[in-house]
Amino acid sequence: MLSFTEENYLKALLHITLEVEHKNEAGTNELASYLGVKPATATDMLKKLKDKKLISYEKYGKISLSDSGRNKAIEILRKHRLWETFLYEKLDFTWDEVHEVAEQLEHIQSQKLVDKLDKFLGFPEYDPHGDAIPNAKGELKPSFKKTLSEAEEGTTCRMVAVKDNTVSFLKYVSQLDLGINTHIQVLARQPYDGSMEILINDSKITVSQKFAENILIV
Amino acid sequence: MLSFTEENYLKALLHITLEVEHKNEAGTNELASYLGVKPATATDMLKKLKDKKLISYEKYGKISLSDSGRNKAIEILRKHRLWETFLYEKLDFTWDEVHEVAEQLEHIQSQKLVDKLDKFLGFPEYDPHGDAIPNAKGELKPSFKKTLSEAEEGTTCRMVAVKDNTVSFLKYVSQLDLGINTHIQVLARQPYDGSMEILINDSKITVSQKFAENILIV
DNA sequence: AAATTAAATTAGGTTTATCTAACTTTTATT
DNA sequence: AATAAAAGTTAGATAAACCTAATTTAATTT
Repeated sequence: MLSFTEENYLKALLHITLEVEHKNEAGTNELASYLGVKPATATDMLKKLKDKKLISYEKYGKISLSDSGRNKAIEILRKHRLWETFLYEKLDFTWDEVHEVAEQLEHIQSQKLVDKLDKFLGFPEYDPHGDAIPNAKGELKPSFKKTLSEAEEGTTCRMVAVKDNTVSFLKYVSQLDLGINTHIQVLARQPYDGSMEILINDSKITVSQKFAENILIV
Repeated sequence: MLSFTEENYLKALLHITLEVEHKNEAGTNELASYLGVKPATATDMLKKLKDKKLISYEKYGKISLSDSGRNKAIEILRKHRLWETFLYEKLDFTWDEVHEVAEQLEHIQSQKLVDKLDKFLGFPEYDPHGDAIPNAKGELKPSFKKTLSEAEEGTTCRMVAVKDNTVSFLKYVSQLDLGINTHIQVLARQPYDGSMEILINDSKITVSQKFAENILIV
């Protein structure tokens, strides 16, 4: 059983090593500053994580997650994103409020809880930020986060999140009956200004390029 | 902000002092054994809780919760019972599984989460064990836990929990279409063997005294 | 290549929550 | 009331997670 702190270190390492494609390693200072602790503190913990075979690491060297460390980290990420989805979809939290609470909820230990929550939410693939949720096997879909403005003419996509969190934008979004998981069919794009004609819920509407750039789709 | 451990001490004190009517105080050993720690450990924590004005306590004397300590403890109890209700009603946990997970969930810090969860659950008054859930103001309804066998003839009550958790009992309960919040009208009681004629969901059925003794009502 | 800067580690200290062992106070029993 | 038993406290240790200050190693620059 890992402590909250150990879990947070693993999660931080997953985040850092995933941030830059094919980087796959982190430095002590980088990790420490990400977690808001001093490098000396991180060094201590790194020794411990190495002893537990959760990372591979040599003195003065780079850090990378071992297979078991990565699996653990992905489990935590899965919980985090499932809870964010729960808070957003079931409890009406706003996009910006979910993260802080999910930071706490992700540490609850109960396999049954995770699985049942997943089922309760309908096995969602993306969280309210448009990030992929690892499934029960720990498979993490590469999160092809595209904006609606990048969608091809004639294709159908699904809205997974918004980029802009301003009140005026969100009001506009809900006015159009757009929400997470709404299917959007791209009918045409105007070459002049990039505005798009789209079909949602059987009604045809036109949105500006600026608007389309703030809708994340899959 | 209290630590998990401090919260657990307060919760334990609430539990002990509430267990016996009008007792309202606890001893060090009693508290320690309830929490599974050594008396010496409890003594240390009691000093700390006293400094924080959460309990009133003198060396070698009895312990009781201060007003602010009791409020804190009731908040935690509220969270515990709301989460148990959530796990039971929304995630299909069984009666016996909810406690352990709720022990963890009760420590999540977010007023908004508690309030929204409460609303999501429809402001429940009783948890799956039939215990009263403190409301947002911290008001804890005296939990008149009665069994169906104690209900007066001619009255209508509401099922809040079961006492027996065996599979055979639970199967029987669900077979009869009985569940939490089911309304039960007591039609008649047979003086000979205590069996009861009751009305649930517009159908008249007869249950044994043994059965009625294991259904908790309000 | 030497010198400087940046990155990382070590040593020693703090706080929280726990322990054991020894001691003190209170309560109960004879 | 004296003594034994029970209840509670103190002192000193430990482990986890953090810190600062000093030191060492690695990387960069001239």
